[in-house]
This record gives sequence, structure tokens and C-alpha cells, in this order.
Amino acid sequence: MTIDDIAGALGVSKTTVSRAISGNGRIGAETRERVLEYIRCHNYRPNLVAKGLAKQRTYNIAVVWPGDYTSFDLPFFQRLLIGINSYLSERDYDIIIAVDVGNDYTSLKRIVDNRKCDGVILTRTLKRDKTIAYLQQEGIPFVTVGSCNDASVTQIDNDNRGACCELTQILLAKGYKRLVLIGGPSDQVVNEQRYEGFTDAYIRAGASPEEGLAYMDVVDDMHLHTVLSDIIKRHVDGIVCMDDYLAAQTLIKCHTDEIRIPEDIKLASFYDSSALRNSVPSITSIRFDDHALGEEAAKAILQKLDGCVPRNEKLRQYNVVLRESTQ
DNA sequence: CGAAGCTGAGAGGAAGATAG
DNA sequence: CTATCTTCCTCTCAGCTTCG
Repeated sequence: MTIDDIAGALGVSKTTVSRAISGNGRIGAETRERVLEYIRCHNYRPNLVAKGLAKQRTYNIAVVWPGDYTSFDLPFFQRLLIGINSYLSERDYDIIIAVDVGNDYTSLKRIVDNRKCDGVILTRTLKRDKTIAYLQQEGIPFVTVGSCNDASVTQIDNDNRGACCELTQILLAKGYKRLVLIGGPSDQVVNEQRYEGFTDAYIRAGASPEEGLAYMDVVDDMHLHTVLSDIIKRHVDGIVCMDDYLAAQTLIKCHTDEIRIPEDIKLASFYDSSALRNSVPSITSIRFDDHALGEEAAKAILQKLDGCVPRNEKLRQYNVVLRESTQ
């Protein structure tokens, strides 16, 4: 059934049917109700492809998923994606996933070149982000989940710097002065912000982190193993991991080397994934509302498509959840 | 005469159908 | 084989009719 069929059945023009559905343009209340009643009785659904043709829209949003995500990052991405989808699906938009690694945007480019999406949501940002530069050059509306230095980019983000600072401050206040930070690729803005938060906490405590106790760019198990061996030799008070994969590997390494957590060394992480929430011991972590983060990103991209300039949201709040690993 | 209510025509992209 | 319609469905501009 099309609006033409409805128009024929009710003896009005298809324009009138269209106006009754959209609510745009002049139409009598009685005529409108007659059309809507007919639609209700006959389960009519407008053809979105035809609507897209008329409105020059695809009703798809591309979401860029970093292909190098680990299984421990997945819960974050899953919650984020569900948040994005719950907002978009209520407004007849769908998601297309583009899987790209680092600064390679081949997958996204194919989607954009084939005009399969109206806008793009990036789920992380890099310090020199070529994907952002590409989208700016192409003039494609986009928002980032994650911060970047370009103020013209609409950015939605958790307060990673503040969260890492507060977590570190809590550990310092407990008397754990020699803390180590382990982080992933430093070209990811999120990791840099967490590093800054870590050093902020020391500065606020009137101290500075011990030289060489921040291990960045830990990207594979071999490297992590070497780092952990080094850390254990240095007899530090605690380890702060920038993600749950690193924390999980640290747990395994400590168990193998018969180092007890929290008796011999404290351990804290990010993301609050269920694997570490329920591990023995349970791991102190940061809790963000990733679902709401996704909804906000989706809202912002639809605002951009409608020609609004969404204000750059303030950083989203968090909770530090203290558990057995830092007692 | 002007506002309200409505209609006709055409645009939009891609693929299939038809004419030359 | 190439070029030119035609079709799919919806939206919207421009314009028509009706009525107070």
C-alpha cells in the first residue's frame, strides 16, 4: 500500500495524505483524522526508501568501530552501541558499522563514497586523527565519542582525565604513594587524558609520580609481560590499569608469580566490566554511563543533520567504585 | 480580498524496459 | 549496443477552489 492507494480510497490527493502523516502544511483537522484512521485500520507504513529519495536522506548513520578493540573493550562498545541504537531507532534511523583500524578509514570511505549514510559517529579519537580530517574535507556531518583539540568538532566524552585523577587521589590518600600506570597506545586521546589525570593527582597531592612509573604504549601480551615483570621487581604499592584487558592480564601475572592482591600490591582499572567486577578479588574501577553516552552522541548527530549546531556537551560524570583489590 | 484547504506536477537515484 | 524513457514512492513548491 502507498499513499496513492490511500488517496484513491479516500478521494483526496496524495499530497493531502502526505500532509496528514507528516503534520506539515495546511490540512483540515477532519481530513487529517480521516486519513490517520484509515492508516491505523490498514497498518500502512511509509516506504522509507522513497522518503529518503525525496528528502535526500539514507536514514543510516555510520558508526566507526575500531577493529583493534579487544574482548575486554567490547562491553563498553556494546553499551555505547545500544545507547546509540535506542535513540536512532525511535527516529527511523539505522546503524551501519564501519570497522577500521587506527588511521585507516577504508571501510568508512566506501560507505561514504556509496552514499549509504547521512552522518558518522566515531567511537574514539586519535591525536592526529586522519578520519576526522577526511570527514571534514568531505563535509560529512559527524560527531566523536572522545575528545579532540579541534573546537569545531562536536565531541561527546566521558571525563576520563577527571576520573583517573580522582581514582589516583583516592589511592594516594590511602597511603599508597608509589603507583604505577599502565596504558595502551598513547596516540589515543583517551589514554593521554588518563595519563594526565594520573599526574594531576600527584600534583594536587604536592608530589610527582616517580620517574619511569608510567608505562604507555603497552599493546601486546609480550610487552605487557615484560612491563609487569619490571613492575614487580620495583616493589610498588599499586597498579592503575587504563583498561580492563591490562587489568585482567595483571591479575593472571600476579597469580602466577604468587603476588597477592591486595595484600602485596593494589590494583585498579577502568570500564568496570563484569569480568573484573566478579573476579577474585573484585577490582576497583570507574563506572561510566556508556548507554547515555551513546544516546547523547546519537542525539547530537541527528541535530547536526537537521542543521542545528549541538553545543559541545560538558564531560560526562562517573563513579569510582572501590572494591577488594584496593583494600 | 484573503485565508483555509486542497491539488497537480515534478524532483530525487538507480535499475529495468523500450526505442532507435 | 546505446540512448532514452519509465517506474518505484514520497515530499514540496506553486497554484487552484471555496467560503466568510
